[in-house]
Amino acid sequence: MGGNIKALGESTLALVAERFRILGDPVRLRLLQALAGGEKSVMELVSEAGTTQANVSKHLQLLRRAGLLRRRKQGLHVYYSIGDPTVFALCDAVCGSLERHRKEELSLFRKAGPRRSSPGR
Amino acid sequence: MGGNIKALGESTLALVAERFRILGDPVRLRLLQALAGGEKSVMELVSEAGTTQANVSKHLQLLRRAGLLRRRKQGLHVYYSIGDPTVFALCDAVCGSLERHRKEELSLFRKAGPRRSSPGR
DNA sequence: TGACTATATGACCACTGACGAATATAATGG
DNA sequence: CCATTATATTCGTCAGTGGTCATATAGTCA
Repeated sequence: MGGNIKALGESTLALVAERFRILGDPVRLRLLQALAGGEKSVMELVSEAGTTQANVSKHLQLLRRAGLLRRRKQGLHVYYSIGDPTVFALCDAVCGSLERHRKEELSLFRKAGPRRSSPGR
Repeated sequence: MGGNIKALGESTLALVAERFRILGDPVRLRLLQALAGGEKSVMELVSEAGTTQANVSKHLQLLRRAGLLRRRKQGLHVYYSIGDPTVFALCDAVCGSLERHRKEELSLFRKAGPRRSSPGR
């Protein structure tokens, strides 16, 4: 009885997982966030990301190879921009989910009633 | 939804990243997918996930702690179910994005035309 | 040409996380 | 009680990844 649950093939699943994994890093999210308003040079991104230039550069390569960023070279500068606006929808969805979860926790809290002293230990 | 990525602070960003990271694993995605149709026992999930029971159990804990799964214990069995249907919307969005990207690549391919001898590498 | 700047890359280390094997815990039945 | 079954957890290992430092590459200007 092999429960055939494979709506998504193995390889597709791996691709989806990879994209999620790429988004699963605060620095990369911060870079995407910084680029939400439009393209920026690596310099600017470095100053906003709060880490070294080498590190920023590597994260940018990763995002680019994943198709999430586009690259434009002009003189000495390299400008990166969002290559797949989907990411913002994803982030919004996650934010909404987290928000909802937080509220649920709070209401569960009230439902359960104050167990002993206040939780703010 | 209240959450443009521009407005995210450090801690929120970390939370979002964590959620993405949790979704960034093929086994976990497969578990979520297996639960799309309704709750299942760990046994069933093990047989569908193609890995060991210990491994499945650990992934389930992770998903549960993240609020993505719910747990119901009944006798010897433990039944897990989706606790946050948002994940499917996320997966769909990623799939759509990947699909689009694939098509773009193809059309770019045609635009660029067949390269001359040995573009390999 | 050589100096200077912006960006990318390689070497290396530390840490994390996935995995399997063994074991622990919990519930049920004899 | 003990045995059995289902699930969770601990432990050790191993691959992968993020970080930094140093260096390489590329473009500009004098």
